[in-house]
Amino acid sequence: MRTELRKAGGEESLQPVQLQALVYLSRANRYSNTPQALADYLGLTKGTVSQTLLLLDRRGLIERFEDDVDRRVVRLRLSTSGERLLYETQPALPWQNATRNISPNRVRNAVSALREALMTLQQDNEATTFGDCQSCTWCQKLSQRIYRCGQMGDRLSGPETRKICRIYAPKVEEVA
Amino acid sequence: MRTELRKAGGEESLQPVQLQALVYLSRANRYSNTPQALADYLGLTKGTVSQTLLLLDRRGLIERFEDDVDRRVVRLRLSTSGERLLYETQPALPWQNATRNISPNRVRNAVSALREALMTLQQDNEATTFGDCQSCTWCQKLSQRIYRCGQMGDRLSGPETRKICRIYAPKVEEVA
DNA sequence: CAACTTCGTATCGAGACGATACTAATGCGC
DNA sequence: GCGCATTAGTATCGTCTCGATACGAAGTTG
Repeated sequence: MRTELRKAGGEESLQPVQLQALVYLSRANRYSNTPQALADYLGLTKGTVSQTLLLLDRRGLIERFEDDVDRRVVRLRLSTSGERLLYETQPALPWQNATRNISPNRVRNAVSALREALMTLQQDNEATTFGDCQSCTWCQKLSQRIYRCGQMGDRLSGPETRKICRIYAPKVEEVA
Repeated sequence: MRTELRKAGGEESLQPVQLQALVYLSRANRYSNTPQALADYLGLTKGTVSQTLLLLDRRGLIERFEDDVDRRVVRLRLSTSGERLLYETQPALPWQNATRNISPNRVRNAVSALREALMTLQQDNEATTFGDCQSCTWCQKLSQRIYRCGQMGDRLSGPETRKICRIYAPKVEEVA
């Protein structure tokens, strides 16, 4: 996996962790587009992540701007050229190709098992869990297209509910 | 996965790649315990791997010695303290724990699907494939305990057939 | 034996990463 | 309102990663 990531970023002179940061930012929701959230996601210190973000900013791949409410917080988002780079690089493509000979059903089962293992691993490490609203305890459906986060109290659009969130609390599955 | 690897090595002040190298060396067979093989396995250049090995050698975790036949080749093996470190670190343990709530059957299916995806990915990248004799084309069973590698012409003991080999050629599965 | 290849090492520069120390903004107790 | 702890982020330093390049030594081919 690491080799693949290295090769994908290599053509653009991007380190694996830089590419990972871009991918994360392309999928982070409004609560999760900060340096601290990225540090939690990658399992690195905020100092380390700060340096990576500095580089990405210098290369014009991301934009950093202050939060209106809490002026300590820095908001991050991909710049246009950052979006374009991700689109051209297609980091997930090799993996999609790698599963081309495997039945969709087997892939689904494997993904589900891996997701479960990841959650257990994260719980063991008391790590932050990330996920989208679909399987989050806090998520409330207000109408056909409008959702609400019961934890933060904000209304969320449909597309926003499919992004990655750092305050994700997985729904507890019924034990049969 | 990377976070886990970093934590496992962190207590011993080992970088992820150093721990990976030790794990590999603990499982590499006689054809695969060289710097070049490790470089292929990790998907890094031989120069990079050479530096890592230098560090591991300085810390007394591995031993390096010349090959008798080809004097360009360096043979690698774990030192006693390298073995002990791996034993104490147990890098695989967190992952075993992470799957404790998943049925063995689901785990087997997921592993099988992942193995298949990996092989496809490696073929796409024209990368070296690694594996053990059990599923290798070259492997011949001579008797209850003695095997033979049809490619290299050497006899192999039972335990040796369960190590990782760089000249691995997967048996082609019958397409139904 | 010369040309080529292969295995490994040495060196350099950009970057990763953690540790530490720092600033600035927020919140909390009073 | 005013100290004080907490939190978000940055700056700096040292160790290590990693690829590129260059090199030497050993093996191979003709």
